[in-house]
Amino acid sequence: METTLKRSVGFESLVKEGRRVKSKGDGESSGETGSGKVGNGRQIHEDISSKPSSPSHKDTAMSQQISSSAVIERASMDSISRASSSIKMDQLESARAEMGKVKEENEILKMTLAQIMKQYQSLQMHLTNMVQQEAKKSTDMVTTNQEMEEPEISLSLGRNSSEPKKDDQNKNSNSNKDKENDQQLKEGLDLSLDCKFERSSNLSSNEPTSNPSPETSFEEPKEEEAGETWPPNKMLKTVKCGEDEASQQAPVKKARVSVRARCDTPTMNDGCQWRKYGQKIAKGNPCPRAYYRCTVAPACPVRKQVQRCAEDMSILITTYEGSHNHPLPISATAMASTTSAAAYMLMSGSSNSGSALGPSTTNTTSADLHGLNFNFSDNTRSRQFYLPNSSISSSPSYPTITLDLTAPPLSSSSSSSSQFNRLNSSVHTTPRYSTSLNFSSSESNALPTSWSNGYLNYGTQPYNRSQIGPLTLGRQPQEHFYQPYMQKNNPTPPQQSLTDTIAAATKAITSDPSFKSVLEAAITSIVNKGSTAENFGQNLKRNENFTTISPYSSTANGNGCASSYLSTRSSSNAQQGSLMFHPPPLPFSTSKSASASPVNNRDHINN
DNA sequence: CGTGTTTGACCGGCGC
DNA sequence: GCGCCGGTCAAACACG
Repeated sequence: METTLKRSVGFESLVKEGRRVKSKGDGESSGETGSGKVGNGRQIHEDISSKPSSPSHKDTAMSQQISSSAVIERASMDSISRASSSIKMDQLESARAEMGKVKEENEILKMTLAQIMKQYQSLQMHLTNMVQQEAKKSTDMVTTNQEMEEPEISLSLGRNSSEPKKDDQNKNSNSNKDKENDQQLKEGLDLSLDCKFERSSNLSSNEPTSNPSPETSFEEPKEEEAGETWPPNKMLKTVKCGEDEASQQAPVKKARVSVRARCDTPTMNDGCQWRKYGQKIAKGNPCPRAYYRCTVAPACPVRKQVQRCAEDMSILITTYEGSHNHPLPISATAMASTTSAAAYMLMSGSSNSGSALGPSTTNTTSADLHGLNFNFSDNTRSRQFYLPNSSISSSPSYPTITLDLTAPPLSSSSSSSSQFNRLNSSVHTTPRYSTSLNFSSSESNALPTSWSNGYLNYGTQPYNRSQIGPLTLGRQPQEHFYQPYMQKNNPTPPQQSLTDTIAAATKAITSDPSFKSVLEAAITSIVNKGSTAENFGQNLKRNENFTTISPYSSTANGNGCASSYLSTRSSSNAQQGSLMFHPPPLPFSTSKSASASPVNNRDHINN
């Protein structure tokens, strides 16, 4: 609500600015004149009006201004004819220069406006998605309708500490039911965003039915689709067996997002400012693990761990924890968004995959989203394969999602076998379940592009990625469509930052307003749920509509590099490939443009 | 002098 | 209860 208001205000102000700029150009033309100048003015108008989403009143005002400028043009032509040719040329040039400036301003305004609109749309999409999800959930389960109205899933990735522990039950059940244990642990994975816990408790009370058998229990999550699986999950936990002791413990912990990528530098430059507060040599890895804390805001809870992969020193494993409680530099939003989205996916999507896939076996479901293959595998039994590589994320009670950006050969750790653009979600039965997103790029070991590269891709309008209004959505991942700028303009920068790659991955992951819903749809469509397939298709269509946007490259770190790997993907998808990007959960502002802190330049850690 | 890093000590969780 | 381990703290130190 608040967000909407703020956005609307920002929208108006933008429109005003647009007018101001326009009139400025006209005034100038009247003074000095030149056809060229007027022409530019018209061109600008065309540019603006061409935007589908541009407010009608804005166009009207502009057209009036244009007509007046036309009159001015005639008058000025007379004077020009008398003037000497040299003066005329000078004037023309100056006028053109001014027009160029105005044009630029207009471009900026357009981008800003587009972004705002995009954000607004994203909010709407989110809301819609949530409502749909909730609706399905309520349908399948006898849940209350109240929840449907609540779009906010939760900003915090962490689980709610309030969730009651049932150690006793868990232990008992564990000892008795090994098989079911795994299955139910999977369910435990369904733990999602913390704010849901309270609801779940309510639901649990409301929900009379409990699925005696794991299988049935799994199906329900399927039905829920992208929606919050919380209620059911918790209910399942409480009612069934509460076998997932680990999962219950986890709630206190925050979700983590681990990024594996090849990186020569000690740390990835993700655009945020980090302060190192500790270093430890973790067992099993000769390389020290460095602990960083976000220093953008004094009280920012976000922390990250950086460690070299023991197996391959060239691989840098960066684990993010928590969500920023402050506006982020543009360059940092990508990473923040990525982590948030990934965490969100972990928290919500894993449940879906697990549920949809079936309890007892390791199932893999894949879907092709915008050229990205999403593979969701239930690796409950294959965890061991994964952990070796991601020692950082091995923390027992932390739900961890791993973005594996290493080259295909290196991704041995991940269960994924795909080489490109694969999103591999592996859910572990143990508390330390992790989801691995493998976005390996064939291009190079080097990390793909910088985070800030992505360009918002909403509709056909160019976006300026700067975060404008505070986005205080309840849910971290917010739909923002970015289209890799470099994708068109610059094929593939050899050395791209990891963050770019991750950002692209995130885009892919979150290409749907509710990635969860997409995931669900994909899984269900493959597994058997025809009903949800529609959603999936819709999501795809939605994304397809987005076209490339003008580059926004102004950020400090922003190299304008787009995620190269995306561009390298299947060409057909590459164009459409506007991937949705979820901006950080936190309120954003364009503030700290520069930010990208060099932070990571110092090496003390690994080397 | 302020900021950030280094590094040993400390704390809490977990397994035995 | 003890030890291991991961994570954090904070004094000392380095750098601009």
